[in-house]
Amino acid sequence: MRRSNLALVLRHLRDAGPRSRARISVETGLNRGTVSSLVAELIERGLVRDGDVQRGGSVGRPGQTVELDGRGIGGIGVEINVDYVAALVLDLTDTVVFEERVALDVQARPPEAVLDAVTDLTARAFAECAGAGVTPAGMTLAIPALVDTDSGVVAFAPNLHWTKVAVVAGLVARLTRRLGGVPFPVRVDNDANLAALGEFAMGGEAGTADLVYLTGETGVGGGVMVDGRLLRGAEGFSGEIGHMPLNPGGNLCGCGRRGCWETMVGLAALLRLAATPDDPVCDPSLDLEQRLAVIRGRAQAGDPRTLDALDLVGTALGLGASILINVFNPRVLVLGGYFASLGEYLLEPMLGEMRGRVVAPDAGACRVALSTLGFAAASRGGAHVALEAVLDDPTVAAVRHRA
Amino acid sequence: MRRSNLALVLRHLRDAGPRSRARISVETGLNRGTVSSLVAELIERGLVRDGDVQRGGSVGRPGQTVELDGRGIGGIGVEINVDYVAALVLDLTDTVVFEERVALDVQARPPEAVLDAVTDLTARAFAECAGAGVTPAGMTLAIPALVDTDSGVVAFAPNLHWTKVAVVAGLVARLTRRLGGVPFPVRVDNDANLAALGEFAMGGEAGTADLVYLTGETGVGGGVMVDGRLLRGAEGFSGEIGHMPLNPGGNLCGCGRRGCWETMVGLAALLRLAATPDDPVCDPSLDLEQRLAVIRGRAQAGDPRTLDALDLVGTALGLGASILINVFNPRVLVLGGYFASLGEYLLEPMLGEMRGRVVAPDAGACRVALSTLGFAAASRGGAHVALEAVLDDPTVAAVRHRA
DNA sequence: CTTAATTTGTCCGACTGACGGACAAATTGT
DNA sequence: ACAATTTGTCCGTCAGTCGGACAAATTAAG
Repeated sequence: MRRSNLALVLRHLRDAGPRSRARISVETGLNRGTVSSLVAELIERGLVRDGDVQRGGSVGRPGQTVELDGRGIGGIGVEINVDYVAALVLDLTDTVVFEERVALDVQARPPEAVLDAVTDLTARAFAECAGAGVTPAGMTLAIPALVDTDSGVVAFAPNLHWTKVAVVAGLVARLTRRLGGVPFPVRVDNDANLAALGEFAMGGEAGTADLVYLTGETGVGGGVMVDGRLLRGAEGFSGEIGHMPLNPGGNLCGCGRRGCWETMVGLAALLRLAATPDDPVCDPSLDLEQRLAVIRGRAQAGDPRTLDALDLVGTALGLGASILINVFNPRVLVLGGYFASLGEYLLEPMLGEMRGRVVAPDAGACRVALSTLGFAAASRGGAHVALEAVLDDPTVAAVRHRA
Repeated sequence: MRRSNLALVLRHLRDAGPRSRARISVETGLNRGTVSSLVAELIERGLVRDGDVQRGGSVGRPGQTVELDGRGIGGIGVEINVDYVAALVLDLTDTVVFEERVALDVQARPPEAVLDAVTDLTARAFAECAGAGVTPAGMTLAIPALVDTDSGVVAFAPNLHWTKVAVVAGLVARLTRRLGGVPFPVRVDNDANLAALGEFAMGGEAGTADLVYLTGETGVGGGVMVDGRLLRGAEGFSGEIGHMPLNPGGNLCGCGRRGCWETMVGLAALLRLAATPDDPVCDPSLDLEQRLAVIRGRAQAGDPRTLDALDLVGTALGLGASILINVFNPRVLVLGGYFASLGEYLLEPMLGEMRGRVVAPDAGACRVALSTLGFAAASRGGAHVALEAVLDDPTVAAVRHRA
């Protein structure tokens, strides 16, 4: 009971911002004395600290502000994607403590070599934490794959060419050799799932309990928040929306089938429609964000082929989105990956198609938003998830010796 | 805190069956003395009673069995569908206390007349409860519609031709006039949602936390259980799967669009494929279950046109199902409505298509099951939901005077 | 048949933790 | 300067669970 009240106060402080004990008392319904006692324990555990004194508010004794102490605890998010690995550390206030991205051709290397690179990266994140006085409370790997989160195994990652790779065990073993131990839990999850959690926790649509996140890169992935909780499915394989069969007899997909949504709205589909194969924007060895900038430039300049391509892709995006909206009835649909970069040209045809396709009036009152977290959404979500353990049970943070 | 422990014990008794206080203690982790105290209060409230003494088990004093007292509390489920209205009462043990179905051409009548008929039916259910000593704790209406559950209004029911009908207010007003008051909450919900809850609570796949229910009648509806909770969506409009655009340029749908899944697997699609328009099985004035029996008979006799039709519909069923499985990764997909009646002929082509379409290996380990609750799934689910209020907070059941 | 062993259900004291009120401290308004 | 107000802490009270003691009811063993 005390545990859940500690969590209640800590969460309230994170969600609602710094405030006095008296205000916490009113807003949580707990007794003022109780709040004092809880806050004292949270301070002992280094999760919270006294802040400024509220001056000049109104009549009466000013309140002593209580705020999250970011230096106490951190969460680590690590992303392994097709052409890079990245690490990011957040403190309790969701402030970035460390961020690094390393270009790496993951497809061309065995998983062991990739895990070695991730180990190097993580060790640097660790060192940074130690320097800043942040104690890591957990770490989450984000991978574009079907993931068994319980065992920490990647079951199948088509775009990485991985099958049955025990990533958690592999990483923990390496970190143990390097650092002598990993004193916190390590998890893996699907990148779109974590990106959805990231958008939900700190994106432009933060706090929207019913949210669908779409990531558009080589593949098309989905992460779904249902009533404020992540949809995982029975085996953790939910959100595989790239292979919805929307165009029978259509183009061949990388998965071997025909007419998958991915063949209509994936990056390859856009490039095929917008450029000839010898066009530099189709060169996969160039940086993706720069290639997208070129396309955006052409669209801005009014290039008809580019605009037609974006119109077609946008319409196809609306077609698939209408299914997701009919099925989930989300409050908002967040576009990530390249969909966000080119969103201004995709939105109009997408919304037109959606309005005609969704059964509920006014497209179920669903908004479409562009991701504000960009390509870091997944690692931010992973770091955030690692912090959740502390917010669920603040007693996992050890009591500190008095100064 | 006491409230949640009361609920814990009551739920455990319902889910795990009758057992002694000592066993409840070890299974819930509560202290033996605490369990005794909680059980005493539940008995006072008429929710639970002492049952048989456990004899001949093993060494030691035999335990005094505690079991749910069905006579205490009941839940009422009412369904309004295209050609009938039905009412059903369940007691705490999910045993049917009352069940009645009345044929009614709902499309041909104004909503007011339908609510009058429902009022008559409900009054009979009420009388039956009074006779059996069952106190109704709640009532739920199941309707094939987009429903605003908060306000109790049907927003849009294409198959009933209803728009913005305040069903809860209308029914409560009528019942108040008839009976002088409605001393319990009345809710509305989508029929597929309630059927999914019914299957989850007491169907052949009861307890499966990740479950998708498909209802095949004139329309195709879906209800989804995610991690043991019903998916509702931001506006309560989730599960509208009948209008997924799977066949661009296909047949015209009742919704005005082309190529909806419903045009491939709805009852009309099967009839069009399996019979000529003048065939009696296409006559909507005949009883649906009898027409389905005729089709089943033809299939059993090996009629090639019927078998081809079932094969085509089964394949299309698998196509749409593969989307739902990719999106939700459920443990089981339950087929209701006519899909259940003709399931033995639909399953094989459906499973073949699914296996080829689902990204996760082995179709995400998703089973396909036929509904065991038949056309009563929705009203059973509604009655069950009405009981949930008591299981969440047993103190809503009044303390009874001692005998 | 008697006795030991075991398990059940209840009673009672102890303990945890929230609540309510009293009180001093710090500020604003008159 | 003084009243009014609000904050944070202290302390007694109270609800409710836990742990252990104990009688009751049964089986197994001698």
